[in-house]
Amino acid sequence: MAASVQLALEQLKMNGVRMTPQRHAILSYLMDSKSHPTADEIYKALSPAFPSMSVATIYNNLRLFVEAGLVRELTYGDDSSRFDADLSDHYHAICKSCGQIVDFGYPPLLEVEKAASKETGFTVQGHRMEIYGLCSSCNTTAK
Amino acid sequence: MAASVQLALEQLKMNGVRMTPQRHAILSYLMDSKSHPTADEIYKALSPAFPSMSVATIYNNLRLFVEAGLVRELTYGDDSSRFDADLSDHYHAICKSCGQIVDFGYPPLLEVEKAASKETGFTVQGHRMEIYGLCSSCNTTAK
DNA sequence: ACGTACAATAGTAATAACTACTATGAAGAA
DNA sequence: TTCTTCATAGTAGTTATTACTATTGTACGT
Ligand SMILES: [Mn+2]
Ligand SMILES: [Mn+2]
Ligand SMILES: [Zn+2]
Ligand SMILES: [Zn+2]
Repeated sequence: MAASVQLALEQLKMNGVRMTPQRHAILSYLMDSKSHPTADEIYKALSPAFPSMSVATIYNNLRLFVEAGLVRELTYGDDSSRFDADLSDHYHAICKSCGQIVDFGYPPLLEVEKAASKETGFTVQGHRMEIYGLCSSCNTTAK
Repeated sequence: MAASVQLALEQLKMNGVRMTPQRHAILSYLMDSKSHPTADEIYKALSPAFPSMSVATIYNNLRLFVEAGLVRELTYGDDSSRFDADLSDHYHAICKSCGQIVDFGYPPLLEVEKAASKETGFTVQGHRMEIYGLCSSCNTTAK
């Protein structure tokens, strides 16, 4: 994991992006995490190590990473965005009770893209799909 | 269209929800519309007829309709929600350039729900899926 | 190592969508 | 009509995110 952070930041440096401790910390945290954290969760997690770090720095760098294609942003209505450094092809299942986001694999829905293109005349660039329900632990807890 | 508005409001009356001109206007507008409008678009559209109507009234009633199952809310990250009174089974294609939302039909993705349930242990309640790309008019305009 | 240029940061103000709150007004029951 | 209750208008508050600005720090050439 640590190696690929270095690699990613080297990659960025080509485009005039400088290596800073904050940047390194945010990206490492995301790459080590499986929890799809929010900007604020990242902020709280890194605060002990970087007591003076600004929330704006978190947002700035997350946007930078997303634009560089190193991280994916997951948006959910009014709630805060979540971020995923796992670029592999996968979908998400979201628990309506506790909010946790779990990865799952499934072949990309190319059929639907084709059908949509044919019916709407769109030039399709991609799609979004996610499953909603109750995770196993919330399911046993709730009646 | 006008008939089903009456029907819907009769339905609501059973649950102690009163019929008001604003409520009627908002629901009619949504049912006549194919454009998946935002709260603000509805507000602007009805302002001439209801010059004193409050934005809060739009939000209050949209929430009421959504909770009553008369309207579906479509959420998109930071952007404002859009509302759809078409309850029939359909998906959406969204233009990344002009933002328009177009309906298209496709059989519900039950396979994916099953697969997700098996892999994650979730009790699946539903899913969200939409296509992104360029609509035909934006496609010809842009180089 | 040193100096310079300019990107990045911290801190804060601003924005935008939405919600909460409160006093006034109107439906509908009796 | 009178009373109860719900809805409305108007406004203040909330929250996530962005914009702005002065200061700091990184990288590169010397
Ligand atoms: Mn993921
Ligand atoms: Mn629709
Ligand atoms: Zn859960
Ligand atoms: Zn378009």
